[in-house]
Amino acid sequence: MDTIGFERHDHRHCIATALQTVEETCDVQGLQLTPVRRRVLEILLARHRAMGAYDVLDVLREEGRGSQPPVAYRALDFLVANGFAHRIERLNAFVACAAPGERHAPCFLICRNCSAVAETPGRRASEALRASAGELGFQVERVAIEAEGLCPACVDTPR
Amino acid sequence: MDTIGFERHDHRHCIATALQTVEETCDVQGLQLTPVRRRVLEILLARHRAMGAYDVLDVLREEGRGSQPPVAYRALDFLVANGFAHRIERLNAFVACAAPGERHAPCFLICRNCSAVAETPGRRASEALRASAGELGFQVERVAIEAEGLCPACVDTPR
DNA sequence: TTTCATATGTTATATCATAACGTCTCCGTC
DNA sequence: GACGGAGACGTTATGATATAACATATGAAA
Repeated sequence: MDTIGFERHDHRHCIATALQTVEETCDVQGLQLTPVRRRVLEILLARHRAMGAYDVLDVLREEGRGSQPPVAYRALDFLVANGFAHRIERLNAFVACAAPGERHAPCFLICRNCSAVAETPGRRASEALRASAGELGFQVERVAIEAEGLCPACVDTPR
Repeated sequence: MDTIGFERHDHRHCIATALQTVEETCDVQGLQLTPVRRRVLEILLARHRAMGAYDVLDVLREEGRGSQPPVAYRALDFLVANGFAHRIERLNAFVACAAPGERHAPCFLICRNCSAVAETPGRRASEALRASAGELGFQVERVAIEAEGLCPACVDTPR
């Protein structure tokens, strides 16, 4: 698993791959990747950055697929619950998962200048957290690890 | 620095100590711990759990100290900016810092059953995160590490 | 065919947050 | 003492995010 956040890449390809992985996962696990859910995933993948629920909703609305908040939130909830997308707490926003299908506790790197978001493997940080929690008798179920700062591009040319 | 989240402790004492530390820090750094700011800190300390801005505002309102959201948000912003309180992104809520005065990157353990929040040292997790970020050329400024799960009490008696 | 579970669509409203502007107070300067 | 600036506060208004509740639809199970 690699980050795809701050580097050029074959975007068309990564969308297709992610979508296919999600389709297969849903198939295997008996999850319903309905038209709305699939479309919301496509929207997140296409933008390849964090989007608010209302941004997603705007796109759905233009396409005549329902125009009320619950439509977007429900699709996003489905994607997040099954690991196909992540919620960025710091931004109240959502991104498509960079590595759907793999169990992982991602970290997010959020650029405060350009708002780019990169997903990076959080194994070490998440294990450290689990260890601390374990000492206190706390049973960890979900972890959110988010860093705010400057991405490589904005470090070089701030503002 | 120790967590104070899930254990019995001398609450009266911890409030007084924290308040005194904050007063001294403000004094040294030339920060204005105004009546509203001080009162908001006291409110957070007294509850000793995560509170929404509007919960804080309700208390201020009862006391006739201003009844509009910006009053609470501004005081909370001051406390967070100076490390006297923390914002829990997952909950859109605030807690008094368990170790004001010390530079630290805390982790929060949030019980999904009883909503208790414990602050625990996040040094290892935060260092792991910085290391991952550094490899990507990302310059970390702030870190939020939050775990959701069951606290010791709720593990034993869920629901 | 009925029943049930699941998903969708819609209305209404709850919750969280901030922009903008006027006022007050303190402090330093003239 | 008058003036001017900085910072905090109070208020109005509004923006942004999120969900409760209920009606409708659809497909699978009994």
